[in-house]
Amino acid sequence: MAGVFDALAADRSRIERASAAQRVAEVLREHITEGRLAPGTRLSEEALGEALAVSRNTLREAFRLLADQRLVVHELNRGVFVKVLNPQDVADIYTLRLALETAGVRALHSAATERLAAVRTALARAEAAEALGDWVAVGTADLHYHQAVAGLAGSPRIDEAMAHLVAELRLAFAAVPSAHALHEPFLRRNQTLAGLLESGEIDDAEVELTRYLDDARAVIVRAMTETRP
Amino acid sequence: MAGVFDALAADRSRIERASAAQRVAEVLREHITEGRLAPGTRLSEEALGEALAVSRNTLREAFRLLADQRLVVHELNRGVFVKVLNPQDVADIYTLRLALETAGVRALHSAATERLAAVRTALARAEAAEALGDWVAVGTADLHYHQAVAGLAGSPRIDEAMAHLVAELRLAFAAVPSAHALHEPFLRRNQTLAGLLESGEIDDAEVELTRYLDDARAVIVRAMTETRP
DNA sequence: ATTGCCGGATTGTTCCACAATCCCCTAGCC
DNA sequence: GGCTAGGGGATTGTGGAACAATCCGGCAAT
Repeated sequence: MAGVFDALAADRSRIERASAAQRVAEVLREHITEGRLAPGTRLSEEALGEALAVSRNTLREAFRLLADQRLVVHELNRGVFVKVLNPQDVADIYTLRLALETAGVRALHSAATERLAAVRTALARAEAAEALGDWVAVGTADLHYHQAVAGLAGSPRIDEAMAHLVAELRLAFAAVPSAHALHEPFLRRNQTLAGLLESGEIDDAEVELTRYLDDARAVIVRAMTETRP
Repeated sequence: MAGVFDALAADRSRIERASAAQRVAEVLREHITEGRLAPGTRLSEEALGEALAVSRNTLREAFRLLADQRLVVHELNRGVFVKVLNPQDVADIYTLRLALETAGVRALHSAATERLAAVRTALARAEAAEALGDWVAVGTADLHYHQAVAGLAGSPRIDEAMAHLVAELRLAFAAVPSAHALHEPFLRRNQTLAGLLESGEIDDAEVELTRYLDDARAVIVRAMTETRP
């Protein structure tokens, strides 16, 4: 019966326009994750509505979307604020991150080949950025890399949860002064992990991943407590 | 310095009133997860706003909250609809569920004793409901039980992700005609899993959990394809 | 039978009004 | 002096109306 136009259905998202609330949320998301809106900043409905030329209602819907992604917190009768991460948050993020990425590693053998290719691509991007000395780009590629690792599970819900975590992680990265010091030690370990994945050594990959995330969490937590004791 | 009143902070949620949007979302959530609002039902802004005596603005904010929990889908210019789960969704839910509950099992040794007690309590509730022949209550207790298993990880983010999954799972359960046939085979296996957890056999618990979820997914998917082919 | 088009109905968005709440500041008190 | 109480201004919470944008079903024309 059907099935002839299934290939077109994949491009459905390119047809549907986004609502104003979604577009506003997207703009704010960028500003927050890139550190242009400092954590703790209060997002005034009136001021933001004027700046973005949208009504308060639309803005409030956008806030709900951002709160879903944990990038802002909504305090009743007080307004919405750019999320301020504390060390507990970072620890918790890494707990969930371990669960999601482990799910990806474990699905390695049943993962489609293009998913593993995505891991390779992200790693190559990180190396290229390192060669240029662009450590912020290394951070971006690093997050893409780990998103791809979780993506090995082939699960839309895991992908989305991981995407939210990644956005939140950027908040944590922004709290660390030196992107170089933050990412340099882990770049090599990304390569190690990728090697284990390529050769299908699931158990070893899982062990390495666990240690990797433990160490990364410790580095960020330490940096956070140092800069803001 | 601080810390004296930390115990009070846990009850903070009892003080803060909820916004109208949150209360509306809560009411709708109950109706959806209990099957009183059939999947696919269109939620008209005008009709619902009148029924609940809230403005369209407030209702739209509530819809955003429900969409966050995946209980409704929002189609631009068409409205919001109660989520219709397909077998792919169910399979994906179980993929994420496995990741979250596995994280709980793995954290068993470092879990606080009261978390394990929560697992015991939920299991006892399920057995009590079985004794009464109330299979819907068994289903509720079963979900609480698995929420508690994931809760062993002690991670707020895992707890929240699991809570969302549980709400979505209720949609799947509602699609299965016989609650008895659905839950009866798994009640005993919940006891098996609890026994392994009590005795600290993490690896065996993980294997049992994996098989459990595989089987449960298969049962639901089969029931879904039978009732709606 | 397919396409083109129209009109009703619903959502998307804005604007405005007012109540509810919070926050800061000042005055008063011990 | 420090603490408490209370007032006033600013901001959010919520409702309501209006109009634009969009979708959907049906009718007409080919």
